[in-house]
Amino acid sequence: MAERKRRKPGETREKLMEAALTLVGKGRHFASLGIREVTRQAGVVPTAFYRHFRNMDDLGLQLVDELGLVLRRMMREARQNVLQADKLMEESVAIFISHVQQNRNFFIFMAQGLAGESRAVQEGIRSELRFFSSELSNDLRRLRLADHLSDADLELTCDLVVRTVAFSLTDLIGVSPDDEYQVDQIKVRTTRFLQLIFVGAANWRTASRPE
Amino acid sequence: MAERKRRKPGETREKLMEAALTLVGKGRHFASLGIREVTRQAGVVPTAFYRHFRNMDDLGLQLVDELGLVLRRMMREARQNVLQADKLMEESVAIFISHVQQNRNFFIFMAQGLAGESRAVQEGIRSELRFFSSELSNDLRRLRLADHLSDADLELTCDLVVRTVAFSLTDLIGVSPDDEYQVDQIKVRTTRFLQLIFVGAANWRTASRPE
DNA sequence: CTTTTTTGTGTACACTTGTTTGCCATCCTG
DNA sequence: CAGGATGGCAAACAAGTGTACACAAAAAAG
Repeated sequence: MAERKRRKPGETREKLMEAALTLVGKGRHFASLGIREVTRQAGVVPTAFYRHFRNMDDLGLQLVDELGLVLRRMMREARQNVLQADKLMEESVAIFISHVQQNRNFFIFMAQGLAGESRAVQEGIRSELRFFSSELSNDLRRLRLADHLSDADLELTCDLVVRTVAFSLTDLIGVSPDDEYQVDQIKVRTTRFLQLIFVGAANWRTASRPE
Repeated sequence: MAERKRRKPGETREKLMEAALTLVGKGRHFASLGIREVTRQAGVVPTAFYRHFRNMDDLGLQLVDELGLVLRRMMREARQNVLQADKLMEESVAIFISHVQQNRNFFIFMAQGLAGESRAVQEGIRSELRFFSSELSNDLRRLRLADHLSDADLELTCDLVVRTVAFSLTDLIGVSPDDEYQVDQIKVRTTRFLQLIFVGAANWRTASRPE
């Protein structure tokens, strides 16, 4: 009665995923969310959940997949906009921060998932990070910005870069997204971290390299 | 009736904290734990919980306090055992890993808390990390290992070091603690990260430093 | 020893949870 | 337009949840 299904296929599914992200954005941890809670937030009856997901872990896995798309979009934008090498890090970090602001809940979910409850989600996110790191390696090679580094050392450097940026998520989720000053502080600090790392990479084989 | 209280004061309190950590160690996320679940694991009646904690967040905060003690013990051991500078990083990382193995559940809790549900716990852990970073700064100054760095740059470097080590927790909780090979891989990789950072720090002001 | 404070227990209640089952509206395909 | 597949709804249930209350053993205080 009342009004029934006007929904086109897949709409409820998206509503459920979005509801989970919304709750995460409100400060809840994904691991503490329940099926009923999510369906309630989505404005849907509990049983509708099972039409799309087997359980909350399943929903989490599908969120990781979508997260992959978000990351890829970000990567594409970075590749287009960072052309000259001198402002590379500053601009990359700016793009990262901007995407985090735009998809805040997604990135909070990602930060949570790294030490989350579901082993599968954990591994999924780690896998995304590995992918990201390897793409970064390729780009730096292609731009001939790391010619003096071996493949292994370049990969090490990129891994550290990705970790550092990822860790800055825990800073970002600690401040209000509207607090421009704080966000900017995090931006310049992260940029400095990356500069420090690249100075290390530039002097790597010559200065150190134990054996 | 059966047998009643043979407990000396504060024992149940410890049992509850330990129970929470045990569950965390079993793969659960702290945010998803309930009062009843924790008391059940502790072998105590649910209402006993309220004799010691107001709610789960309160328990989390008190866990952060104990975590502080664990970290301080680790710091002390590092200060005693790392005497000559050349193996500084290798030994420090080894000590870190060893303490993580010894207090695994505590460190998993820490990794979870960084993006956890309770804002207070989050801030508590971040505060511990800041403290750790500043102590590291002091030590490096005292050992005269960073004479060419300004206070701000030294602080930046130490912060990055602490973050890198902290992030390696997410690697460690992903592998079995008995898998010596994998643990060793993480150890050498983390050590390389730190070496890379310190090479960067050593060449910092001379090589880079934008304006 | 007595009194008070602390700490653990048992029972109880109202509420939420995950999941099942049966029903119907809509969409897709032929 | 027929008919099956898809996706949403309502009602129901057992199990689990947080929390309150009153009572009792032990420890601390006098």
